[in-house]
Amino acid sequence: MAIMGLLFYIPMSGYDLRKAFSATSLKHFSSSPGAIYPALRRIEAAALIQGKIERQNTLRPRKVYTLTSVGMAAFKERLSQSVTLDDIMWRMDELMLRFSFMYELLGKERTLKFLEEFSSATGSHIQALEKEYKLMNKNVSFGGPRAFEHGIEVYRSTVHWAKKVIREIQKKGELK
Amino acid sequence: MAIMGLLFYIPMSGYDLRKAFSATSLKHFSSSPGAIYPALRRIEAAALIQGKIERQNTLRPRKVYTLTSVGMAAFKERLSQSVTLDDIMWRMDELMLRFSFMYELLGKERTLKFLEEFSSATGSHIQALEKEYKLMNKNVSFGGPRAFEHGIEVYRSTVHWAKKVIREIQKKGELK
DNA sequence: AATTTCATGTAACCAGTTACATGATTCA
DNA sequence: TGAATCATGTAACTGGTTACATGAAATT
Repeated sequence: MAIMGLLFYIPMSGYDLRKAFSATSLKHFSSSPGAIYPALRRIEAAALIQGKIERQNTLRPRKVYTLTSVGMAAFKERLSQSVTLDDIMWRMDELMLRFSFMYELLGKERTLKFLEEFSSATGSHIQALEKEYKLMNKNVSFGGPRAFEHGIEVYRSTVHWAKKVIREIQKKGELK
Repeated sequence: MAIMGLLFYIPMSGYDLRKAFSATSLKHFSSSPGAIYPALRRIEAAALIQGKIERQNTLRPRKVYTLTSVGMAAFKERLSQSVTLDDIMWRMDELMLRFSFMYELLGKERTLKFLEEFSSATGSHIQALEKEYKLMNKNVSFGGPRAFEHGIEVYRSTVHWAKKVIREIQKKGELK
């Protein structure tokens, strides 16, 4: 997802991607060669991206990858999928990645829809956690329940963020 | 870490651990047999835990693992380590896990020290992120900077949580 | 009698990590 | 001229995932 997102903006080589992953805010994605290069070949094999060798004459080849139309369609398709509880619990990073590219690729309405889905799914997950918290045996350890509270707090701040961004996008519309 | 933490409280079998991981708030740790059983054997090989077969007479063996004294020492040692930037960036789950068991195992003072280290390390990471945020090109995409803000917000709520727990522990002392 | 739960495990597969290899080009 | 950077890649190792295997005991 991260690779395809970057290639949507600018065609890049594996080396460029590694730099992008290690230098920018995407640094929590792996930039190791053993991750990037095999991934590029996998995605290319699936016809989602295509590499073209630049300056093969200069004896220092550079393989620049571009999103194919199939890749673009698959990427948009993934961006369009609705937010599940599993996404919230296990793939928050990917949700944020999807959101990062969404406004430009799917437009205002679908980004709003995503954020509303996201915030309500997170909200109901919080409710489930609060319920579990009440049933929790709080005598066993001091730290356990406190760590649990941390998880809930983080989700709350996530909902807060989502609602703020929703308002921001709605304001954008008014100005137009 | 999670396995050893649970075994610190109660000796358990692999099956019990799987149930604990899938049923309780530790469910974001893997409970798959292909993760638990090999891990138990690795940890046992390192002499950190020891398994004893219960009721081998009843034809349904049950291997119950207990923390060894070496394992307990190693666990405490890990809990005692100071909080690094890498822990904050890459191992937040483990930090929370460490915190969960800390009060009972290391006591009040060292838990406070941990939380203060944790909150100041997180605070300076936030400052670094804010600096990066300012330098960020915000014209490329709408979502990118917003997702970045989300990351910062989550860290802020984490610091907020830590400070709250610090006050709570300090109050605990006053009551005694 | 059939289903669920207890209980432990293996095997094929997937994918990431670190370290290494290679060699050209650019910079100090 | 030597170091850093550009640029792509492989190999050994690690460890998790899913699916499967086995079979007893408890429940319905």
